[in-house]
Amino acid sequence: MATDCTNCPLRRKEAFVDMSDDEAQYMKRFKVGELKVEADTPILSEGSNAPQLYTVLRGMGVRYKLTRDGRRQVINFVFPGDFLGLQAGVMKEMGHSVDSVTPMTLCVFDRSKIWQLFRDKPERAFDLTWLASVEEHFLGESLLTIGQRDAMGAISWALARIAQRGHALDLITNGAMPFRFRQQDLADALGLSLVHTNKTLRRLREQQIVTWSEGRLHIHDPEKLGEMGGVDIFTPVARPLI
Amino acid sequence: MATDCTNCPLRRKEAFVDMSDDEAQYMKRFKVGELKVEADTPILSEGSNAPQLYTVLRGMGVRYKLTRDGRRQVINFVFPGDFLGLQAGVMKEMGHSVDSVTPMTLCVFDRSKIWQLFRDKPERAFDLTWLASVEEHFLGESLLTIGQRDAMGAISWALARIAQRGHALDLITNGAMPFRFRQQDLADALGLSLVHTNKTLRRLREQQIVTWSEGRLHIHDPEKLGEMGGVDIFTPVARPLI
DNA sequence: CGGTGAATTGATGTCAGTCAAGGAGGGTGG
DNA sequence: CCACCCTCCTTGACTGACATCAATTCACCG
Repeated sequence: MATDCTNCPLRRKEAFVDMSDDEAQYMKRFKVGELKVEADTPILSEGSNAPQLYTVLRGMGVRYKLTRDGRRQVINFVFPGDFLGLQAGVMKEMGHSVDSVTPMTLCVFDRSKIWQLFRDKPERAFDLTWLASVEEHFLGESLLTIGQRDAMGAISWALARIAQRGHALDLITNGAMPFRFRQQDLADALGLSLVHTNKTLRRLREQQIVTWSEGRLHIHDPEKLGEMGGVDIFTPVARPLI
Repeated sequence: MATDCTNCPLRRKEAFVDMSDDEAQYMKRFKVGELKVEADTPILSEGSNAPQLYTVLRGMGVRYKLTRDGRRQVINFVFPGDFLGLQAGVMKEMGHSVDSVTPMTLCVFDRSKIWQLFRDKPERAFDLTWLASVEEHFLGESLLTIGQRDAMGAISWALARIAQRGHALDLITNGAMPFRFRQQDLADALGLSLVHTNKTLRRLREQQIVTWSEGRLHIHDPEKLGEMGGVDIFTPVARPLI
C-alpha cells in the first residue's frame, strides 16, 4: 500500500538533489508509515512537541503562525517533498503550525530515530542541516520582500517562487499548475489585506502575466513574472529530499 | 593570544546550552584562529562561498540582504555567540551579508572541516542543525512581526528580543546594555522608515518604557516591554554554542 | 571651523487597510 | 428543486498608518 522509498516518485524530480539507492534503502527503514489527511486539517501545531516527522508525498498546505489577536502570518506554502517537523525534532517545540489545504499524503518518520540518523548516517544528517539552511535562506528572502517591496513586487515574487517550485516538481502543464489556495492565504503570507491582494492580482491578470482562478495558476509570461519577482523560475533551488 | 575554547568566556553564559569540557576540547582543534575586525567592516557577503566560518566572541553586527534597487533588509542583529556562515557551510553560498557594527573578535573555523564534524561528532552536528532551527524559528517570528504588527508592536518586539539576548549574555548593568546600532538599522530590520522609527522610539521613551541613546539601551520597564512585544525577557531561548 | 553622519521634528502625500456590498458557486435540507 | 446559507472572490468608497520630503540640531573630526 505505502510507497516504497526506493520507488519514491519525488526522487526523480528536478527539485531535489540526487539520492542514491543506498540512501533510499536507509530511509525506507526509517519510514514508519504513511498518513493521509483531507483538506483543511491541522497537521502540526505551534508550541507542540510532535513525536512524528513528515515528508510530504502528495498535496499542499501552509505553515503559519498566529498573533495573540488572531492575525495569521503564513510562513510559506508547503509542497511535495517538504519536510515537516524538523523544529520539533531538534528543539523542544514547533515554531509554527502546519495545516493541509488539499488532501495530503505524508511519509511518517519517528522523531526518536532522528538521533540514530545523526549517529549512523552523517550524510543524511548533513542533509537535514542543509534543509534547515535552505529554509532559512528562503525566510530571509521573504523578510526582504515583506519588509521592503510593495504589493506588486511582493505578489510577483511569491507567485514566481511558486511557479519555480511547480516547475521543479513537474506540476506545470500547458503553462498552468494546480494551486488550490485561497487569496487570503497569499495575503497572509505577504502581510497584505485580502482586498489589496485581490486588486493586485487583477492587475497581474490585466497585464497578461499570470491568471489565478479555479485552483489553477496560469503563468502566461514566466520571463516577465520572474523578472518582476526577482526569481529565475526555470532554475530550481537545490534541496535534499528526506 | 587567542582565547582557548576550554576557557571561552561565553560558555558559562545563560544564553547557551552547556558544553562539556570534552566538547570544548574538540572545538579547540576545530578552531583555526581568531580574527579581529573594526566597526563597519564587511565579514561575509551574500552570494559568496566563504571558506571560513565564524563564531562571534566579542562585538555586534548585522545580517542583511539588499534589494536590486538598494533597499536593505536587516535579517537580525548579531551578538556574541552567534555562528556566521552556516549557509555557506552547507549550501553553496550565503543568503545574506554580515557586517560588523562595533569592533568584533571572531573565532575562525575552517569550512572544509565541517564535514569531519558530521562524521566524527554527531552531537556537534546535531547542534548545528539545532542552531539552524533556532534561526528558522526566529525568522518566523520576524516574519509574523513585520507582516502583521504595527510599528509600536514591531519595535517593542525587536527591543524586547534584544533585551532578552542582552540579559542572557549578562550585558545588562543597571537596567541598560550597550547597543551601538543606528536607528536606521532597526528601521531596516522592521521594514519601517527611519522617521517613523524615530517617532515610535520617542513614544516608548515618553511612556518610560525604554530609552535608547548614545549607544545604550535603557530598559526602564522590562515587564511592560516584554508584554508589549510578546517576549519574556527573562527566559532566554536555549541555543547551542559552536 | 567647515564637513559629515546621526537624531529629531514638522509638513505633506500615498499606498494599502478597512468598511461595505454584491455576485458566483456549492452544499443542504425542507 | 428551489430557497437558504456559506465561503470565497470582486469591486468601490473612504480612511489612516506610515512613507517621503525638508529643515534643524548636535556631536564628532580632520
